[in-house]
Amino acid sequence: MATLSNLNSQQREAIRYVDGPLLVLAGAGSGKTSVITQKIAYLTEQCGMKARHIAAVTFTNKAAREMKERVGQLVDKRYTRGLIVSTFHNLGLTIIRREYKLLGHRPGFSIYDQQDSMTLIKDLLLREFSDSMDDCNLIQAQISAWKNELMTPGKAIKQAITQEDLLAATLYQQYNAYLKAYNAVDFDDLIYKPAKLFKEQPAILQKWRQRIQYLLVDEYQDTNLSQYELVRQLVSERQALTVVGDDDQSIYAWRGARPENLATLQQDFPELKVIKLEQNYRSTARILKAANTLIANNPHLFEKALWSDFGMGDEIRVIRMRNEEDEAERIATEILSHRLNNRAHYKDYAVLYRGNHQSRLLEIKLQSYQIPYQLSGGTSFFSRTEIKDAMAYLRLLVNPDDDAAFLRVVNVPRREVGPVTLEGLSKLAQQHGISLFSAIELDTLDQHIRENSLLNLRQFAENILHTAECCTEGDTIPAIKQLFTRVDYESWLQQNCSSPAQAERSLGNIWLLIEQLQRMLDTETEEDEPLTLNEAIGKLILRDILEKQEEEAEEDKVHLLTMHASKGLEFPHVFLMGLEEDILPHRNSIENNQIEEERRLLYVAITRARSTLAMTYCAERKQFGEKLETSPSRFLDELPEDDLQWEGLGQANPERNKAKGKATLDALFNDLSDDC
DNA sequence: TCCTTTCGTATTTTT
DNA sequence: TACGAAAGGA
Repeated sequence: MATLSNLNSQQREAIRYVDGPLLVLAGAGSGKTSVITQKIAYLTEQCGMKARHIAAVTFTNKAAREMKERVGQLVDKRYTRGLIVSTFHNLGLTIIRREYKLLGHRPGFSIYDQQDSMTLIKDLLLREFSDSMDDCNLIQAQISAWKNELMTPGKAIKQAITQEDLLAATLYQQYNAYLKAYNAVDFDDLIYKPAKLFKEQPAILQKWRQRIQYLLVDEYQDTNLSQYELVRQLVSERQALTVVGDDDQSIYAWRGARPENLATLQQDFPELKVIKLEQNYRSTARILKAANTLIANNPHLFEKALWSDFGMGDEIRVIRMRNEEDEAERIATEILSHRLNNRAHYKDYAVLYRGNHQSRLLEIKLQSYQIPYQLSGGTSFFSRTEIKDAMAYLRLLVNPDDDAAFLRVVNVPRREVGPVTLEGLSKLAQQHGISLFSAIELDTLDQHIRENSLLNLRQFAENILHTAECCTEGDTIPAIKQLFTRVDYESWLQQNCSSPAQAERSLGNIWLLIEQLQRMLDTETEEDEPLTLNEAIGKLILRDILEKQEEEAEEDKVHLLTMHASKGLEFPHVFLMGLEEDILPHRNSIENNQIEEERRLLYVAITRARSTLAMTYCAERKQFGEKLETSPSRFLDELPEDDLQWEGLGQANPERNKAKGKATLDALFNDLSDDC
């Protein structure tokens, strides 16, 4: 039996409390993953619960992977059979897979990512409404928000007030209709559809309640309404539920997350037991004090104060630089000298920023000092064009009706199929109510499009169908390889890449993808059934599995990442850059009154640091090619003055530097503007 | 049909 | 500055 002895009393209590719904308020670095994993162990070993009746749900594949790993270390493999540890989306997908018929889907349905959805929305906007595409972003966000709120298109149309609402709502309806025609679901549907299904078909819900008898939810503050609904339905009267969350780390409200779900929980489950984990095992007391002081400016549902045993530690440095160039330079040299003085490793350092573009200058400076770095969160493997193309081909194999996939690769490599041809094809498809791919087979097609294009289209369709046939016969991987050879994707890459080396890399990526696919098809699922091609593709689209290989580069490199991407991670030495108004409270957030979320973002960033923390800001900054004066972030004034050490530019006057408070800051500024 | 130029615009992004 | 989307020429 796994021992609970290395845990504190709150953690132990959280693990042992199984008699009712439980909310664990877990501050940053308080060992929440331990609580979840040990609780799974406890449930199987001490409560005699079968693992196949336990489900732990997270938001990221990474978190799910980590959790699986740690459970594997705690519990003998014989007892983890059937245990569900997955993301919300993966769980939703599992449910849809089992119940696809009830949802009106055919096997082999596709999953549309945001890009696919956007393409479809733009297309509809143009075709059905001949409207400008200026606000396609807004419409997509609105549709996503509606799905997250479990709002049907019908309701959305009824509730529309302005003309824009009505347009978005009508488009929502069309969009769903097209998804259905394409035999596709989008990311939001992965939650929306199961939640709706459970609501409408109690018998199905009952079946799933049989399966999932104890539910654990991680990062609960990030759940949106549909996710919460799914959770609520699954646990219902049994109330066998543990959720772990921290309202102060809610930084995804702009994506529909509802931190108030924490409070709702208390209303929906009056029996709810609340346990707080306040001991932090990560940071120095000073860092925690800064974080606590900052976040005290936000209203709170549950009061909570992090503390640690680690002693005060170094002062928190606030460094003022003249401009963004100096800022990047300073961070680079700081890392260099600090590493030498402390015999630290590059990988012990992380630089966090608000927006991705902020990394650019820093990269240049790091390069010039030959400091190795690792940029996370940039263009991921799956957003590479060659991978998107390859995925589109794969999707077509399983689901030829997937128009988004079709449109992506029908002219890649070039087949002389341009807008005119597609227009003709699409008209015909619409008349017959069939997909673009099926429309290729129509006899009347030759009246609408050029002969040459038609031949190419038929060739293309033939290729896909032939490969698909080979796949079902079992020769999946060779058939796929052959497909890529036959369409001569390699030449296309060579033509379109800036350098031969780039083409080589791209091609390598495709082989990587195929290798991964092979590996997935070779492994069997927990149910002892081999993974089908479309299941494997589904996993790939949900970004599962492959990203692990990218991360495996455990090299000695400085970490560069956005504050959002830093959640859940920790580093001995942390730099936060660009602590300026309009950047850290971001301008749009200021305008939209979302200061509290920005404050939480800084809270998350601060609590990443184990032992040292430094923040930088600039007096002026070039933005969009123009020099702009900037002012320091209001959040700097909210940090405990006694724990900060101000540096940079004001050093000419150390006396004043030593003085505390906002007045000093202003004075510092006046000095500066005089100097300039 | 496809390649070039020009113009306009500018967070964060777990899946 | 820097990227992606519209427009214009071959």
